[in-house]
Amino acid sequence: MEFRRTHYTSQVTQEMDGQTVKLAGWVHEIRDLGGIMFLILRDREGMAQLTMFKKTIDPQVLETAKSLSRESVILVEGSVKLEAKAPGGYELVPARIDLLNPAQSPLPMDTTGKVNAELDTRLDNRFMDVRRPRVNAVFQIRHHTLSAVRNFLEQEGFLEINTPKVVATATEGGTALFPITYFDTEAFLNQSPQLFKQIMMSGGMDRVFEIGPIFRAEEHDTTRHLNEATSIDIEASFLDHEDVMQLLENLIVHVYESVAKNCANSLKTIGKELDIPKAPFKRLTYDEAIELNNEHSKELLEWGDDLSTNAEKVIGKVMGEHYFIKDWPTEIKPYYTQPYEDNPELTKAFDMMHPRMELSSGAQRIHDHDLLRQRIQDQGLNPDGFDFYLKAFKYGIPPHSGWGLGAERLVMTMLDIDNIRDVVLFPRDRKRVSP
RNA sequence: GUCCGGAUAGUGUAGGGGACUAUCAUGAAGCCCUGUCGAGGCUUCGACCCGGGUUCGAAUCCCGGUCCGGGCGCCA
Repeated sequence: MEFRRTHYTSQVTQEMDGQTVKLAGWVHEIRDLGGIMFLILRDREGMAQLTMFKKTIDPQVLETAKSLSRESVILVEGSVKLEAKAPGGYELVPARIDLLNPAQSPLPMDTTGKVNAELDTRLDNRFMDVRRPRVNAVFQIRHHTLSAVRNFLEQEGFLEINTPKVVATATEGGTALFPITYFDTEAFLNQSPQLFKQIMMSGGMDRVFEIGPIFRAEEHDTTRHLNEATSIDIEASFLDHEDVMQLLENLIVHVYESVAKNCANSLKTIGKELDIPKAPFKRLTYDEAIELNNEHSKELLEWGDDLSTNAEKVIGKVMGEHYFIKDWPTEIKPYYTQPYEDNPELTKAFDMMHPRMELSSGAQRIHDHDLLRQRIQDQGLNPDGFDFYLKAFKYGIPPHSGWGLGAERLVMTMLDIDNIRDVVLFPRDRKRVSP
């Protein structure tokens, strides 16, 4: 059976009046008005209306059309007809409709937007949920977001790398890891590419990035955490933390601009107008952030405290746009962040914040082997487990800096989406491992 | 983990001791209809999470369980 299309619905235009095209997709809706029948065909890029006058249409075509269930997959061959009354100014007069695969009835959920479905129902039936134009639009934008990230970083001289997701040791002390069985030894799912991207600074790759999964076995249960997330990670030699902060804010602006430019239809579908942020983002020191919180919040923070969810919200509200918090206390940042030479109480670490939540954190890293080893020890970790990592610092590693940026958080804050699960096809949280 | 809230046709909902033979929408099946675009009209179909209890009577109240949602916590 022939099942190749010649066009997506979005590629059919009024200028093609009279031309024959083949469209393939799903039966979105059927509206039978008696003497005239409309069938809406939907594909990834949009919809097209088939119009059949029962008196003049091929009886074979009419019979097929009448027998179709919603969401069945069809191939339609027809001629484009200019018609002011049709949505988009044209319609298709089918000469042939082939049913490629019927859909059972009833459907597990509505695809037309007439009836809501709960998140749980939607995720259980994600294949059908993604057929909904709104959801499809989100994932088209997610694609363009990652594509814009790659373009930007490549332009800045970054090489894309892939680091292992199965690892022998924790990247850092605190975060809980998922243990797995690896032949006869214990192994874990990696929580961050941090150590490996740093090792590649010693490898002389100079500027690297990775877009990949990270795993955290934390039992969190919020609308902004996942146990499997996508991290956009960079590491760059011969740059300090201020340099990579600049890179980060420029990247964010570039992503927003690219999405605004390339995803006009998707944005329209979800009803979102992008506010493109302006670089440079405001910079707050950690001290200023604490002060700001204590000015505006009832929950007071002391120097040395990490920012609570409430503090993030309070400060975010005051700032109102993307901003950085920098110069964090050494004691609450990971062992590999570089302390200021003239004030070791503070590190060259930063967080990049959206008013709603943290998007990224980064720093200049320690490149001195002995100091790094000492810091690992100071944080109560056993340096022996880090031999594979520390070794790379003994034979010439440049000063370097980097950051990790949460891809899901970037998309959800950009599009004003409440729940992080809405920007992941198959989210993994404490309650869900399937589908 | 914790504090709230919830579970009713395929989907989304109303109903908070008797008027429930359970509301509405969507859907499915059938009929009418030549410009629909959430088409419209008529007919039909389809549901009270599980287990105990209270009561003459439970979808409704109580206890236990399971599952779900939101907030917080956890998240170097």
